[in-house]
Amino acid sequence: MSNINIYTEKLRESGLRPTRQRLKICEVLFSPEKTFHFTINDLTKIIEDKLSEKISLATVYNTIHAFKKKGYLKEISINSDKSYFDTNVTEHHHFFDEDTNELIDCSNDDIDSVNIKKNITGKKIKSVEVLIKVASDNQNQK
Amino acid sequence: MSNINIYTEKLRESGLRPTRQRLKICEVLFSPEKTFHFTINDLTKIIEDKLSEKISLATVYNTIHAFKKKGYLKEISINSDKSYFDTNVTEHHHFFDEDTNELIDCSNDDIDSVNIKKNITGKKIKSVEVLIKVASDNQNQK
DNA sequence: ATTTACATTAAAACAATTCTAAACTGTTGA
DNA sequence: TCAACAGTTTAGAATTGTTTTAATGTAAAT
Repeated sequence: MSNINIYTEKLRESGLRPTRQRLKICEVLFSPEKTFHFTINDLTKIIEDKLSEKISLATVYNTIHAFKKKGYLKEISINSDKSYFDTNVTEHHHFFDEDTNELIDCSNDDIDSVNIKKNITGKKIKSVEVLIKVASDNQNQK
Repeated sequence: MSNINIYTEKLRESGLRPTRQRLKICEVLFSPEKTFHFTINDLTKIIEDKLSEKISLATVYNTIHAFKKKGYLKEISINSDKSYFDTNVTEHHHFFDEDTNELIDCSNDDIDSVNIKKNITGKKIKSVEVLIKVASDNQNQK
């Protein structure tokens, strides 16, 4: 599987050595066709279940943070007890389903691009995130 | 001070009895001219410092959550270790300064209104939040 | 092969938030 | 007015996500 080389390169680019544990993380994150959202807990479970490999939490956190810093992952701004990450690093926005606590990608068909007219003096815009919270019609406002 | 009556009403509307502790919280939240952003920790500090009154954390949390549920406060979607609240409950967006960890209101002059073209079937849009992360020019991407 | 700097790990530390259970207090209705 | 009830306050314990620690292990350069 030549993906290994790609993963090794991604890790090196992120300033990390390609260890067995980190290659497993890469496999879970970057081999699926479709991008997806996950929490650290999700990711750890997937690795343990699908790959029957145990990886310590500290390793998962440090690898994910390095990937985020490098731009191979995005963290979604959502106020929750957990952190949510996205393997889709292209510019896009999200729906957040309050009934299921699920993030759903928002395509260009769903929303017009956001136009920022003025910025804070002396600052550079790092990101623009739109979060659309939705819930069932017959649901109390959270 | 007839504000007491307003606060009492707000509390009743939120399904809470108007106790001494809760009226103090109301005073801090709703008496200032200008709206502001705060964390639970900020709020607790303000109460202890300015009003020399000690209020237990549990009381602060339960009151803030009731106000949020009732719509007297908004929680800002920002992924941080703490939760941020806003006493400005009108529709508006935010800049988040990554250098100082500060939220700044975004006025209508700063951003065009966001137009959502499609929604998730069977769901109702509860809120639309735009978060613009900014940092100094000469800063590493977080 | 040896060395060295970086990694992994389990467990401890930490911080925000929620829960608990006992003491307390608005409120209601006699 | 006052007893009784239901909701409230409180300190501290519990919980949860995340970070740190320090000992052991390993990739890679020499």
